[in-house]
Amino acid sequence: MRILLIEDERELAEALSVALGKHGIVTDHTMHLADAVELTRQNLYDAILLDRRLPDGEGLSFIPELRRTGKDTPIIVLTALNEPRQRVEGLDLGADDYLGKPFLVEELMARLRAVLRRPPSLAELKIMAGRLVIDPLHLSVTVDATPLDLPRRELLVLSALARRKEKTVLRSTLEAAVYNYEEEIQSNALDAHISRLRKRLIDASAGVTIHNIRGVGYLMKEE
Amino acid sequence: MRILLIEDERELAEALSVALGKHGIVTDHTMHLADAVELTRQNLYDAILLDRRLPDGEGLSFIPELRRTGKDTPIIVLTALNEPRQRVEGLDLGADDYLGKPFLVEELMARLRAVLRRPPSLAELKIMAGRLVIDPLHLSVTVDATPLDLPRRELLVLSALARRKEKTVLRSTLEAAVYNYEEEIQSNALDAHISRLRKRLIDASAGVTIHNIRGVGYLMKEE
DNA sequence: CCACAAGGGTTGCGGCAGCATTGCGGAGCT
DNA sequence: AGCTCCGCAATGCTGCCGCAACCCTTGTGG
Repeated sequence: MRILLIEDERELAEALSVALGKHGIVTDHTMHLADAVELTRQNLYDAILLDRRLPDGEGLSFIPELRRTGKDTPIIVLTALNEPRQRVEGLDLGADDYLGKPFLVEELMARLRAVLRRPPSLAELKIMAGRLVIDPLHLSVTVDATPLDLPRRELLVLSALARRKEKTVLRSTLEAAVYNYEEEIQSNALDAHISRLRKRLIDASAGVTIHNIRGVGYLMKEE
Repeated sequence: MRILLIEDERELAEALSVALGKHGIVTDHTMHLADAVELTRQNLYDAILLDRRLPDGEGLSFIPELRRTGKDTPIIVLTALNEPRQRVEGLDLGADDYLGKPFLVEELMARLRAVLRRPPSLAELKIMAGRLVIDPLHLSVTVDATPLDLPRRELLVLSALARRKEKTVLRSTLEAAVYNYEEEIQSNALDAHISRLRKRLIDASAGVTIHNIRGVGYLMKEE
């Protein structure tokens, strides 16, 4: 469980970080909205705790900004601006809860739990081919929902082919998918991967076959 | 939009009903818990507003009762019992929000909107894997109902893996689950945690195993 | 129909990167 | 002070993967 804390009072942030840590929550802390945007780009947080008065502006402005990037991470606003009207403002901008300072850590935890109980349904991108389901972000492959673990390079070949199934993939494209520009290749390593991959796909009866297009590249077909 | 209001002060209920009506919300009202159960059986509400002190008992007891029937209708508790401790109690019983009386209708509306924004989904408070039951927000792990206490970092690793059991979890994802961006790691600390965790899982015969996916990450399997 | 060449397929081997395990010591908590 | 947690580092091991040798397939020209 990992959250982002956007808060400019250093002492409070420190204390919260420690307190949440005792509850098994890892906290990233920043004081600036600009950094916060960057951090959410790099990490997937379970929730965000947001102060309103910040050195570089009104914290609430962060909410639409985040939502615009397609993230529906739960946000709890923590602030001394605790008039009912201000609470309405925060909630209607897209916050999931609004807690006035000062507060008890226990209540914050309870509200966090309440908010996290309703998990955001992130649609994970998957590639399907035959009976295979490939999740390229998590590097996982399943055949009829049972996991199939492949060596990393074979998995890279597989997803490059599956992504463009029924279409030929250039040999050079495959090489680019598997090796970075520093890794030179001096033999038929790619062919070897293809070969081993084919065998595994048959063993697992994955419902796909890999065909060669002479002098061009490879082609994945569904059966 | 249709909600259920469980409230014994007739005047407040009347006023709320009218106020919500102006926002296009249809309100069913009852003063008794027994009726409430029956009403939720017959109707699908978008949300439930719940008072605590009721003629026939403590309103909070209604929450687990409702959840047990498989309904995850959002619940907002409205009550004069507004001490932090009482708020924690309500939220941890499964309420989605907790609003102390007196309140402004506008704030109630904003909180309603906030709660309704999130797609309803069965609250998965616990992660199950093998004979393990993990409550990541309360930091508890049990094997066949007997508690197992783990060091904090091992518990973080465990829940990150269990949350995505049968799927590979990237090494970087695990690192992100256990360390924040300030804590640098210069060694195989993560591997060490995995190793110790494995031993404990075996000792406790937890019914799960942790597998390595070379160059990618780890994978938890149930036996 | 055969010869030949070139691209592709398969497989064993060896090096080494990545992983498992464990003891140690410092740090933090009670 | 005694405890546990946890990062660190040393050690041994595993299995991925590049390599290369050899075989197979396809296509072309005579």
